[in-house]
Amino acid sequence: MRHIKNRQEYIEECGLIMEQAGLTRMVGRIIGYLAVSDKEMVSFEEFTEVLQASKSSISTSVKMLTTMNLIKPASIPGDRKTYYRLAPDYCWSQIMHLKTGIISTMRAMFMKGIEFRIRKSDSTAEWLTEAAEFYQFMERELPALLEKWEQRKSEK
Amino acid sequence: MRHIKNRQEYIEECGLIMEQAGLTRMVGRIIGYLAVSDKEMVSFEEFTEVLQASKSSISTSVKMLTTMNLIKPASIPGDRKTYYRLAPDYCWSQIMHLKTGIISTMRAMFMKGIEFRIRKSDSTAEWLTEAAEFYQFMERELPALLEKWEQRKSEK
DNA sequence: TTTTTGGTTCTGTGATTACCGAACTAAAAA
DNA sequence: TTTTTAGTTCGGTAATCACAGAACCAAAAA
Repeated sequence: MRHIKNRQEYIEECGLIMEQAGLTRMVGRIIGYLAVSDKEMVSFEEFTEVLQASKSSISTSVKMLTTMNLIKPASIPGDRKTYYRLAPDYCWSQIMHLKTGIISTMRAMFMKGIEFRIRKSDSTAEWLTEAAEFYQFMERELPALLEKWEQRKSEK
Repeated sequence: MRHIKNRQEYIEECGLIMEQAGLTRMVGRIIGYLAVSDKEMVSFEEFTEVLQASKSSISTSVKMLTTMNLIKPASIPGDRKTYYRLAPDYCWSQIMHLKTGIISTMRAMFMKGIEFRIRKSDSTAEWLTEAAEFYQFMERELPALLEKWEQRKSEK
């Protein structure tokens, strides 16, 4: 990560990083602002002001983040606004479980490829077999790794 | 993966899957055709014909795949054409090593967030700390896992 | 009731990008 | 030499998508 001078720059950097990670820039900015704002919860309105973004953009972004369970809506008695905070019970393992989806798809894809081949023991078939085995390995080991993380966390 | 009737469908499915995985449809089709063609190597020309694609598209796609080391160019004496085959020495671990990049970026991002905060022990700070720890855990454990794979492979 | 507030949804736009076709290049063949 | 072959690169196009702005909606306030 490049050098960062202030909060403003940090927030933009979060946008770029999250965009690179497959989400959107605005989603990254929201996380970034939640991270550095020194408030435990931030209102919808405040997001529009401080991020200089439209209500529509904030609306879709917070919905996206809420669906992912990365943030949680909150409210205050006598206050009509909706606030959001980083989900206190966020399960970091689940971010990896999502990846598991594409991993098993890839395994299935490579295995299926062999079925269509007539020659089932040439170098291509071997390549496909090894590919499938690799993804199978990951499919088995990743959940175990996440369990290890959860356990370590609960021990503290 | 949905049901697939024939090679043609398989190739298209590969396109869609690889697209979903962040590559391009054409790149996926090339891998798919290499998988089911029953030839160990396929010429540039054959790709254009069987995938019904332009030379330019094939050119950029095979370059992409060659750069990723997923396929390797090959040639035949007395033949001016370029052939491609699935890279026989492809290192499956490297596909995961790429992911490691974004993981350490995320860890850095969350750690940096704490620096900008005045309150360093509220729930947000705790959240950031746990996020950073999770990515740190992954940063450490993933290489170990890949090593385990490499070792298992060499034992066979 | 009407008005205001807080947020959602719809439509349009700029930016990106995968792909095509055409122009081009290098090298082998004639 | 000219011609053909094999592939690359350039310019344009269609599709996708994040975001803005405006219209809209529900509920609280007046």
